[in-house]
Amino acid sequence: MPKVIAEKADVIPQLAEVFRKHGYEGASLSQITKATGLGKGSLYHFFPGGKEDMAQAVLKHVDDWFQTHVFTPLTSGENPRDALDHMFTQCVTYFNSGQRVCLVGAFALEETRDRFAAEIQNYFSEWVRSLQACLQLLGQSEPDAKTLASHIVASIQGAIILTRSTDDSSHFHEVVKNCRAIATQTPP
Amino acid sequence: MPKVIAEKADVIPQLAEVFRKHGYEGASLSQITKATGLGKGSLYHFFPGGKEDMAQAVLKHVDDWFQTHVFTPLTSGENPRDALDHMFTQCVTYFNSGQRVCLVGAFALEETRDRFAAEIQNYFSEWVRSLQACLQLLGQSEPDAKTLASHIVASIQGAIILTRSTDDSSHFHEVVKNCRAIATQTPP
DNA sequence: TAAAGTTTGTACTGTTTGGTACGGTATTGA
DNA sequence: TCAATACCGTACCAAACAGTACAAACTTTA
Repeated sequence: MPKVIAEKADVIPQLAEVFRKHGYEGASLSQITKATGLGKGSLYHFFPGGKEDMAQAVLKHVDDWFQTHVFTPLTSGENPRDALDHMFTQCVTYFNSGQRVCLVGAFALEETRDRFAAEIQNYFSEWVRSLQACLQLLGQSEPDAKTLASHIVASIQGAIILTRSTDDSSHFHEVVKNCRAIATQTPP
Repeated sequence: MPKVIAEKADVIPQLAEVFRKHGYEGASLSQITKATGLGKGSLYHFFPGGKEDMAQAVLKHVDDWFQTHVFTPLTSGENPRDALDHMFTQCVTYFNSGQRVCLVGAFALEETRDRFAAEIQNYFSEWVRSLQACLQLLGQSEPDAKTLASHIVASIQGAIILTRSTDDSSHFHEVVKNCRAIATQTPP
C-alpha cells in the first residue's frame, strides 16, 4: 500500500464547502484551488473529468455519510423511536442548526439538477423511504407514513432556507421540534 | 406619459426565469441577453448597476407579488380561514406544484445571500409574520402560531426541493395537504 | 541507489466573463 | 419640424474562466 502525499479523500470536504457556498455553476476552479491548496495539476490528476468529476465525488461522499449515519439506522428496526430521535439529532449537528447548506438540496434548485439527476433523486428517495419505514414501525399506516416522511424531509430542507434567510437558527430548532411532535402523534 | 418601445417591467419576468434557473452567480449576461432578446446596451440602460441591479429589480418584483397576493390577504382579517386556503392555492399555482424554484429561497442558499440579505430576510419575515397573524385569528396561541407559521413556510420551500429532486410533484401536493391539516387542527 | 510511478507547480491555451463606449434609430413634447 | 430624450446594437476591454501540457519533485519498489 503506497504512501501518498495527498489523497483524493482529503480534499473532498474542502471541495464540498466550495460547492455549498457557490453552487455548482458558481464554483470556479480558482476558488477550488484556493480552498484545497492544490494546484490545477493535482486537481486534474485526481479528478480527470474536471468540475463535474469533483461534484460527483462530493455527492457520493455526502450520500455515503447519510447512508451510514441516517438512512441505515432508520431502517435497522431495533428501536424505531431511538432511530427517529437519532435522525433529528444528526440533522441538527450536520446542518449546523440550519446554517449549513444541504449540498444536494442546493443542487436540486439549480439547472445542474439535470446533470446530477440520478444522485439527487437517489438521496432524497432513500431519505423519504427509510423515514417512512421507520414511521410504519412506529405504528403509522403506510399512506400516513409516506406523507409524513415527505413532509418531514421537506421541512428540514426548508428550515435551512428559512434559517439562512433570517439568520436565526431558532427557526430550524422550532421546525425540528414540531417535526418530532407530528412524527410521534397518533393519527386521528 | 411617454410611450416607450420596451419597458423595464417587460423584461423582469424573463430576467427572473434566468436567475431561477442558474442562481445569481451562475446567471451570465449572455444568457440574459438571449432570454430577454435585449442587447447589453438596452440592459445597461434599464439597469445601470448591471447584474446586481437586475437581481434587485427581480427580488422587488417577487416581493410585490407576494405582498399583494399572499401576505396582505393573510392579515386582512375578514375571513382567516379563506385567507389561509387562498395562500395554499396561490402557492400551488405560483410554484407550479413545486416545479418552479422560489427565487428568494434559491438566493438564500447561495453565497449571494449576503448581498441581498435585507430583501431575502424581509420576504421570509413578512411571510412568517403574516401567516402567524392569520393563525392567531384562527384561535392558535401566539407561540403555537409562530412555530406553526415557520413550519409551514419551511415545508413549502422544502417541498419545492423535494419535488424538483424526485421529479414528482405529488410530493408538493402531499406536503401542502398536510400543512392545511396541521394549520387547522386544534392544539392539544 | 536506480528505475518506475505518483504527485505537484507553472505556464499556456482559446473562450467567456461582466462591464463600457458610442453611434445610430425611434419617439417624444414643443 | 426640430431638438431632446429614450431606446438599442455593435465593437471593444481587461480579467477570469475551464482545461491542457509538461517538466520538476517527490515516493516507492527493487
